[in-house]
Amino acid sequence: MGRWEPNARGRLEEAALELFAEHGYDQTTVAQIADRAGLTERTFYRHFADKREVLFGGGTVLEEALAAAVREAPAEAAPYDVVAEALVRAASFLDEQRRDHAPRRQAVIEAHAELRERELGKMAAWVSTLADGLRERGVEPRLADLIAETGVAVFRTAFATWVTDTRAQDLRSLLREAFADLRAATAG
Amino acid sequence: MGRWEPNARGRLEEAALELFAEHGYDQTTVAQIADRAGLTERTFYRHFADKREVLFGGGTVLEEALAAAVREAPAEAAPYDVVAEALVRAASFLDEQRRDHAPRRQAVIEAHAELRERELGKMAAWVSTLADGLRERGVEPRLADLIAETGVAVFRTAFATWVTDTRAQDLRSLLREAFADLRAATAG
DNA sequence: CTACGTGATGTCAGACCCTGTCATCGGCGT
DNA sequence: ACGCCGATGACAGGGTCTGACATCACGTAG
Repeated sequence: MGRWEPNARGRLEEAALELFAEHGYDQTTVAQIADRAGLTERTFYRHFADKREVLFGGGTVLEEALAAAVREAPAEAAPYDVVAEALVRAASFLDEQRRDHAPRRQAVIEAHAELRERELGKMAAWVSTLADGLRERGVEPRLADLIAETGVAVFRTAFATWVTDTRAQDLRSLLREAFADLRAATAG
Repeated sequence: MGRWEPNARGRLEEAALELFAEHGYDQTTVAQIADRAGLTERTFYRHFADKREVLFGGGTVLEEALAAAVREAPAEAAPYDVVAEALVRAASFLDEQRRDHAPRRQAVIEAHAELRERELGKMAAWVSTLADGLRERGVEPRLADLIAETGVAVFRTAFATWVTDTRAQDLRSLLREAFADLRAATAG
């Protein structure tokens, strides 16, 4: 055991989520979050770049999973399928690891424009990751961007349903359906 | 003529763009912007909700154009084509009205994550507008979201090329090509 | 066993963002 | 002339975020 209580970062995340849910994002100050976690405001900023970021800590896991999925896809797979499959893998991860946590978190995010914007920024980073992966597979740069953007757009709609409808199917299935729907809509 | 110099809002926008380009977004304070425009910081906040918003003033024009385009589309048109055509119309507007202004503005935006996030937020508003329009045409809600998200994703890639490559074609053509490319990629 | 380095935290000061409130001033209608 | 109205100025203050320095327990070298 160290000098301090362990898992300061985790305590801050939990305290923040509770306070945001109780009093709202705007009405919660960083000092209050730090207080509830038994720390000071300054220490909060040593763990998170800004107040919003406390809700987006685990983002890198998904991003690395996407990069790996693109890298490991069979060489002969079409770019669109590579992206779709990578996102389906990410969806499976969320199904298994975040089924309970996600709706609670998402309710806070959707209630505030600032947080929605940050969420969009995180997904834009996925686009870059996916597009980079495609380019390394020899896909033409323009097309890589186009397919990555589209894939994440599809993911967003499936994700929206998943976190809104608690009784909805698993994200993996929703995502596969959405990809199929898009194929049908564009073919029309 | 009134008591004050006319077009305070326009002067603030111009001053901000200049200062952001010269010294960077972070290094520019709202007080400096107001100063250059011959106003005070408090007045800046009467014209813009926050510091970022000074770069996104003309956003409603496009949003209304999108809504109108969806409303006026022929009843028998497929949802995907309705969205594509609405975005092409918005692209034409940018080609004609913003060809010179856009790259200068975009250079500032791309240099700062905060501003990129705000831009994503604006485009997310387009998604809502388009999806609302489709729903009013009787498109199933889920599908409306999916198509609106995808359409704006395609727009983003064409827009990125347009503002980056000054020698690129007009946005309207780039967008049409991107929609065709996506159709080809998903058909594969 | 003592001394020193290390890493996470605390303390403090300060710049900047943004808001609420009240005062000011010129134009406009009566 | 009078008073209303709308844009602006002036001022105070809370919240966000950063830089600089101090503190304290633990590990390790000597």
